Amino acid sequence: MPSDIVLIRPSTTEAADGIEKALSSHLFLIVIGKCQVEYRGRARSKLPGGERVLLVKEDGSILIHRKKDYSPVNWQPPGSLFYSEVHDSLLKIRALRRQPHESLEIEFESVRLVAGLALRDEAEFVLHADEAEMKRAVLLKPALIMEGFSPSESEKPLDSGFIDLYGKDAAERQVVVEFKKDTASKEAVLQLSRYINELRARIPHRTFRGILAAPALRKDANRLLKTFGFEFVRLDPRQCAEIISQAPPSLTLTKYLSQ
Amino acid sequence: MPSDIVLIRPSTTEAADGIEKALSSHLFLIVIGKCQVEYRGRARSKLPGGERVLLVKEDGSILIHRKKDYSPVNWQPPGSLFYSEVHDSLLKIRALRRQPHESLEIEFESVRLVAGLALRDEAEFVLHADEAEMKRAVLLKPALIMEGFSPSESEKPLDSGFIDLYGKDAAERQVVVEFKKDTASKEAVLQLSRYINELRARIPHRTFRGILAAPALRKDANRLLKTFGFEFVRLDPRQCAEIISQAPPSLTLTKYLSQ
DNA sequence: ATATGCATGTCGCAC
DNA sequence: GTGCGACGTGCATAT
Repeated sequence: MPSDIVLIRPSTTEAADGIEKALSSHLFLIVIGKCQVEYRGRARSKLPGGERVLLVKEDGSILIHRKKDYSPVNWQPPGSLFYSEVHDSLLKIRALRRQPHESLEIEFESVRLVAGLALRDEAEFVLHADEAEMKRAVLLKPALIMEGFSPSESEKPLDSGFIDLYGKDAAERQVVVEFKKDTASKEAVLQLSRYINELRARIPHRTFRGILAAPALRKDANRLLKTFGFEFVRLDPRQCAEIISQAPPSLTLTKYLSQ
Repeated sequence: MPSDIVLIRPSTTEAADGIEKALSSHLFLIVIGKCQVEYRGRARSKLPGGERVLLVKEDGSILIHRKKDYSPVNWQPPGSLFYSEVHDSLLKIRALRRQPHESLEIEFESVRLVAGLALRDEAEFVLHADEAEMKRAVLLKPALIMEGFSPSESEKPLDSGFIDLYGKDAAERQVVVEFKKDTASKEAVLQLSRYINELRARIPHRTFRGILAAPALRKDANRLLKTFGFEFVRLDPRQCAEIISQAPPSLTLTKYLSQ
């Protein structure tokens, strides 16, 4: 790979040269060295000197990782603009972002490694079993909620939020379904109660059933659910995934509902 | 640094050796190469072959970054356990986590770079102007909320959540303050209304004032605020930061309130 | 562009 | 450990 850059223990001037090349060629850039970091924008932060790992990507995202923790100590989302300069053997990298206006300044005093690589990666990432998949499974097989359930509207807008799935039961009662892909907590029940409250206020003579559909229910959620008189339906993510896998994957939610 | 490991274009067997050493010495490990990734746990994901950057940290966190995007495509939080093996010149790395039980499997077919480094970094990260700082500023100067405001309790527990700051106004009316460090949205007003509702239900004969303290208010939040009869107080983050900077930094919130 | 809610969110703090 | 809310949250989606 002729464009590859790997510099071991370069001077800051040599490092700056490699970094410039990597940035202008839109390579994946890694810089490891002793630096201090300052952020100004939505908040402000200061990180005094220490050895860290800097990642810069071609889409203008930048991450600074310390020796611990999952999350970067400082960062800038994609779309940032980079500037670098050497001054008194200090290597300074700035990442600027508009909207919101914020800046990240990294100052290296010594560099242990610079790597600039063109990553070849065209693969498609696939994630299963999120909230959207649960809803899709229910639309394919409404009996997952209850026998005779008939969905009519997805993401129905109310003042207090959006109903995940709206429909009727076999007795023509209105049904409000709230999905949670993980163990449902009190918050989910409160969300459901907000929707039902608003609906009951708007249409006083109808009966509304509140359904919380999730793989499990936390104890506090169960108590609150009974207080409000709502119902819990256990939905197994794996079962949902299986139902999805047997259906054509290209159908959108809107299409399901307008069938 | 005798423990440093840098391998350029190693065979998978050589790479595995370096990776083993890095993992057992708890170094910061970087592996760049062509790999496929599979995750099973709270959800499931599959990423077919392509070149990526793998980071493994001494605290048991692991990140896989692609050439774009701020967030890692796959990861595991701190506390994961690592296993590696070579089989048919395929280098496999597994990261396991209990509670919740989830696993990440990375299979390298070729490696462009392995780096294992001990990062020296003892610096303390400081973040200014978050919600906690706003509260601290108000405790130092309660008039920021209103003339004669007297805070009495921080994070006061209710069934429906925790009140950011609780106190009295000059006329001995109860005051509930909700802080937002950014432009406040509808959610903030609904949160405030939950608290006030519960308080009014519990203590029917008292008057409660709901205050939303934030740098700005979104249009929908303003409407809802008027509906509920709550009040908005503009709090400038920079002003808060200034007030903080003039006070001894070591005082905790509890100390402020018990003074 | 703004608004809204999800996320394998993560993280810290209180119980 | 569980519960709960903040986060420089980031992110997709719908309007």
